[in-house]
Amino acid sequence: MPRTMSAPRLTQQDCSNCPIRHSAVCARCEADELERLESVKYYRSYKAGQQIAWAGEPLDFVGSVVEGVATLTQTMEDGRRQMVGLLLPSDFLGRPNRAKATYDVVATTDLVLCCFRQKPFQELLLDTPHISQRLLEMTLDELDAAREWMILLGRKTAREKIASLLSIIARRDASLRENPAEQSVVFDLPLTREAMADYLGLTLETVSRQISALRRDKVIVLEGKRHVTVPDFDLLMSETGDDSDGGIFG
Amino acid sequence: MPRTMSAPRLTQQDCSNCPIRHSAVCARCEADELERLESVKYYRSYKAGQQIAWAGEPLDFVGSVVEGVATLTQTMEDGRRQMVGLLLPSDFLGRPNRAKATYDVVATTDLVLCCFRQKPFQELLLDTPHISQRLLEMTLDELDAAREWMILLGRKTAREKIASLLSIIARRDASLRENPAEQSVVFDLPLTREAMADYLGLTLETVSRQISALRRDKVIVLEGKRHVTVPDFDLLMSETGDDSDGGIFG
DNA sequence: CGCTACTTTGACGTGGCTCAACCCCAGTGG
DNA sequence: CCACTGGGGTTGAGCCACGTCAAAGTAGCG
Repeated sequence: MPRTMSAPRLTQQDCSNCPIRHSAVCARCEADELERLESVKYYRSYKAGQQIAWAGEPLDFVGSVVEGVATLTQTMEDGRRQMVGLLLPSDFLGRPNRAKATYDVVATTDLVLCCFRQKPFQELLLDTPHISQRLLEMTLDELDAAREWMILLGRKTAREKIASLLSIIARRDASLRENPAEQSVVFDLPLTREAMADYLGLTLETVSRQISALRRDKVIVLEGKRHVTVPDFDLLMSETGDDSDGGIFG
Repeated sequence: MPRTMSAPRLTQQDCSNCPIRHSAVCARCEADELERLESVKYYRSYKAGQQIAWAGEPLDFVGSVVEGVATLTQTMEDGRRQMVGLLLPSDFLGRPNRAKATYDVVATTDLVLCCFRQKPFQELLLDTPHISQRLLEMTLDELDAAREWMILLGRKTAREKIASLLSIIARRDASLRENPAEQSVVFDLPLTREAMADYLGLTLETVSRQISALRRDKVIVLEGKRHVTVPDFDLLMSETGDDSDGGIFG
């Protein structure tokens, strides 16, 4: 399978109907700016499990996740792996003005990207302040998220790590729903136990054991391996070790 | 002691003689842009150990570290602490357009900041592309550093963590020297054992033991508690768990 | 000279890792 | 239709790296 293979391009879509229109890097753009974006953007699709980029290898585009989930991971020489990014819809992939990927990028579900080649995007950045401002804001948000993640990795117990990951996925998932008022917190895990372990700095066995423990303690209900119901979100939050706050829509 | 106390302001300095002129957020500015910066910048000084900001409390300025070292830390309800940022000269402190500090900020050595009030800085960002471009670049660099840090926290052993921290400090220290060619790698630790533990996600006892072990194994030589000599930098690098590379000036 | 903050070192306990067996289920091909 | 296979997941037994608790050493400083 060729490395840069991707599914056939989608038909050119209207930005104004895009599901991530108001949260992606284009969020602040006006109608005329969107027209310019439409003229240079293109879509790429990947199947679940497909690798999008290899650390150290060329990557000549940047873009936004439109649908699906991708991960950034780093592998040490002896095989130890750590996830360092979890890209959900509207998140930005790649670094402007950098020709090579810094991390392995893998689609963990079927994935659609809205892409820009490096050079045109660089020009967009230079003469579309609404884009560069938004990109700065998103990068600062990602830095805050990375710092939260550092607290998780450095100081939380295995149980707290699992609870934190579940709450993060639930929160992000809820923010995408049509009707955010609906109270049942139900979602599918987009990650295998192994990927969760790579996220959390644990082994997959420990992940499995702690999920079983949370199920035993009725903090979560599982149907199959991936489908999760959270009967009491505050209870889950109280297991994360974070300051009690509980608001799912913070 | 009032919270926002700081030492008397320095005399207004000429940006062109500033030690961080070419690496801080102002690095790309032209002469006329520097003039504008000079008209709104001001200096703040702090003593070693002094706290600069409290998580959740107002912080109405942003700025660059000119001299000294500051840390960003987060504390969990039960007192567990994790450092999430180590600010060395030329690093940027604070987030544009955010009125409150997200983390505790502490000067771990005597410190000088070059500051801007939030409002004027926001205006600078909007109409000085050289500043906003540079800030984006620095934020992306910080995100990369945060991700390296995540690998350290999630997957490295205690010994590897210590070796990694020493190499990071040595590297940053070397990049500030007049004569970077000089080969002896010698520096002072700007952190207590406890602060190192907070950085690395360890206890201070484990930090102390691992430093003793590296000394026993002749990877480092200590004079006093803080003054470190690295007789063979490649040897230290080989203890970090990172890809062998060894170049101190990468 | 006696605080106090920082550091080192020892003894012991334990949370999460390692190694290993086994389960479940969706393909796939005979 | 069933046997086989492989990827994911669960669970147990034992171990060890690092945390916890405790004591004592060291250096700066009023």
